[in-house]
Amino acid sequence: VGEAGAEGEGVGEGILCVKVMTDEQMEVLRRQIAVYSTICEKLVEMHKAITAHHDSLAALGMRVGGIYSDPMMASGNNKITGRQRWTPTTVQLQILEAMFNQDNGMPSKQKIKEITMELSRHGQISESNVTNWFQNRKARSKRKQMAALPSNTESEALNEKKPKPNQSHHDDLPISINNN
Amino acid sequence: VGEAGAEGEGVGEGILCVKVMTDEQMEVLRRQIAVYSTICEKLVEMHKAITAHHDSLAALGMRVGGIYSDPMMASGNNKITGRQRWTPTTVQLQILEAMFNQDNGMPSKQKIKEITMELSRHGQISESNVTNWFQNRKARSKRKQMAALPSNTESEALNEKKPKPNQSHHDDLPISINNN
DNA sequence: AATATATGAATGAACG
DNA sequence: CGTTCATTCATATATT
Repeated sequence: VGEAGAEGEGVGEGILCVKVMTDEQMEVLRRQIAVYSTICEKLVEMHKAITAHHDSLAALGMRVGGIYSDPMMASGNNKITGRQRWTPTTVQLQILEAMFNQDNGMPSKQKIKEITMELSRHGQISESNVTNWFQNRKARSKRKQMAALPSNTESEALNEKKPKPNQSHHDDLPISINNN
Repeated sequence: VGEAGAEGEGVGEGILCVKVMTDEQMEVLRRQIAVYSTICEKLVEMHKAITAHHDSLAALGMRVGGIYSDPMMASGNNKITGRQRWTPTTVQLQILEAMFNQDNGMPSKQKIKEITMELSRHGQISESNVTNWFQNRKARSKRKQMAALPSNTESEALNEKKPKPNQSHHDDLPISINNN
């Protein structure tokens, strides 16, 4: 059970390492790569479409040959960018569902800790996973009910939507480059 | 261009963590980001140049709309379901994030006014939006830290002062995109 | 494969 | 301020 020190051959086993990244940092990197991937994909598509009609590209003196043959572009995308999102195991789901039925309210902070502790025996899980689950479960259960009875039964207490200050924005181009 | 912010916030710090990457993996990520960065830069330039000289692009409008057209672009009157809540633009977020890093405390009332004024040049915004943003930002960065170090009391370096407010998620990436 | 749906997570705003 | 709610985003899974 020793933490094998040398990473010799094992492909991704319990490797002991010095340089580390927090999950947060990993997430930043992942997102960055994913964003580039998406942008590139679209731009390439765009470029293909354009060049299909106009070959004036030459005027720009830009030779993009090689882009399409880029190892990374070709193979679709390495799955380094694949995000792993928590997926409750069957057992965990059963327990969570059971607890939700007991008390539809959000468990207290302390309760969350306990639940997490319990569920961790049945698979990887974190407190935020539990918190999110309960929140989503509650919100969706409520929404379902609303959809089921769109009618009324009750007077007008059903005042549409709170007249929230309508503030839309988006003056930015979908793509931006920051010059940090 | 190369790093394109890849080094973000002290990626290689001696943080205690479970998930680790080998130097080799880090290098792969760095290279991937660098490649995407370069490709994107070229493609964007190219595209701008092309569209500047040929407006016939319109023909492809629908095809490439994905990137340059905002989902709920102007003409909001048609969209009864238009977004109700404020969504910071990329620029606004960058500014807010920068200010938050300067001083993790809640800005004074006066400060809020100034910030709002400044940000309004980059998109619709109100003082309450700014206030809410700072409150949420602070609360969440705090919660995140708690989660990061569930057990503790030992960490000597654990000053209540958040040492590294790096919760940055999406939009602080060098390039961001509106994907829908 | 392309599309539809389910659901974990992110986040602006509101509440106490 | 700390929590909670409502809405939206993104991805995993299901369906055609």
